[in-house]
Amino acid sequence: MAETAQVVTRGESLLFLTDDQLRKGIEAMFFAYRGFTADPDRILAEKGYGRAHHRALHFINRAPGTTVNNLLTILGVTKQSLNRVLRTLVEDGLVEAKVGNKDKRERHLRLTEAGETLERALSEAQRGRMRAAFRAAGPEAVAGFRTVLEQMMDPECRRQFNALSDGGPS
Amino acid sequence: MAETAQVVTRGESLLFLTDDQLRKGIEAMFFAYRGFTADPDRILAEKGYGRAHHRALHFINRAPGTTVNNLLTILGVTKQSLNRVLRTLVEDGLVEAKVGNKDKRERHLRLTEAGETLERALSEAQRGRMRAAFRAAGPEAVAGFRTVLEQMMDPECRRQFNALSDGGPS
DNA sequence: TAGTTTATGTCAGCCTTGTTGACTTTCCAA
DNA sequence: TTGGAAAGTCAACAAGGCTGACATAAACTA
Repeated sequence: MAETAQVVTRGESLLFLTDDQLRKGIEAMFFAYRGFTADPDRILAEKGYGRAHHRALHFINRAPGTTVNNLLTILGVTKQSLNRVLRTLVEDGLVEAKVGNKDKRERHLRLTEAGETLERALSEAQRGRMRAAFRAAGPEAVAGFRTVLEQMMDPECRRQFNALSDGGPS
Repeated sequence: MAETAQVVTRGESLLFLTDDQLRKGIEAMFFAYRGFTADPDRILAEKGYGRAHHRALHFINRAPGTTVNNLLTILGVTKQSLNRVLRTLVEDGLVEAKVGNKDKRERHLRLTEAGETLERALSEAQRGRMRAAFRAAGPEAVAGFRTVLEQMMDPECRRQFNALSDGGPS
C-alpha cells in the first residue's frame, strides 16, 4: 500500500521512486547528518563552542571580508542569534570585525590567526570523514550524491551554494 | 595550497578527493539538510511541535510497539530529552504507551489514529521533496547518494540504519 | 537640508531540545 | 531475599533558535 509510483515509463524502471526507497533516503539523511557533525562537535565541545560557532567560522573563512548581513543570509538565522555567536568569537580573538571603508555602517569579518587555526582543525576533522566516505564510494557515487543534495535544496539555497562554489578556489 | 590528493593512481583520477571537492560536499550537506527539514518544520510549527516530535513519530511508526529504550538508542538522545517529547505526544493523544506484559518496566509505544494522521502528513511533505530530487537526479545518482551517506555514518548508526531497512516493508 | 532607509548592535524574554543529577518502580540473579 | 541493574520520571540548567523594541551611525533621497 505504500508502494506507489511503481510505474514503468518508456521502458525505464521507476522503482527508485517508491515510498519505501524515499523513506530509506530520508533515514539515510538523518543518520548521515549525525556522522557529518560528530567530529567537529567533539572539538567544539572541548573549546566550549557549539555548532553555530563552527558555521560562522566556516563561512567567514570561505568569504573573508564578508559583512554581517551577508553572513546572516547564508546562515539563515536572525541577526540576534548570529550576533551572540559573533560577539563571543570576536571577544575570544578568533574573528576580526573591521568597519568598512566605503560604507562605514558595514563590518567586514575575517578570521584572526587563532580563528584560522580552529577553523582548520574543525574542517580537517570534517573533511577526514568526508574523504573516507568519498573514497569508499567512488567518483560516480560522489557525483550522484552531489546531484541529489543540490536538488534537495530550496532554490535560494542552491543559488547561494553555487555562488560559493563559483567564487571559491579554482 | 588546499589541493591535496591530486594524485593519479593506476590511471584513475582522484580529483574528486581534493580538499575543494570535499568542501563542496560539506557545504552541500549543510544546505541540503535545510531543505530536507524545511517542509515538515512548517507543518510542525503550525501544530506547536518541533523536529524532535517528528523524529519520535517517524520511528514509532517505523517500529510499532518499540520500547522507550529502543527509541532512545535510535534517536541518540538522553531518555530525559526523549521523555519530554514523548509525554506531550501521549498527552495530546498522538502516541499510546502501554506497560509491557512480560516486563512491566517497559513502555511499548505506538501511534494512535491521530498520530498516524500527523505522521503521514509530515512524511508525505518530506517524501514530496525527496521524490522530486530523486526524479530530477535519476536512479544512478540516487544510488550514489545512498552509498555516500551510508559511508558517512558512524558504524553504530549504519548498523541501525540497515536494521531498519531489513525489518521494513519488502 | 530634512526625513527616510539601511546596517549593525543590544537588551529582554520566550521556546525547543539538548544535558546532568536524583529519584522511583520493577526485575532478576546471587 | 536482597542488592544491583534497568526503565522511566522529575527538576534544573545551557545552547541556540526566535520575536520585539530600541539606539546609532551612515547613506540615500526628495
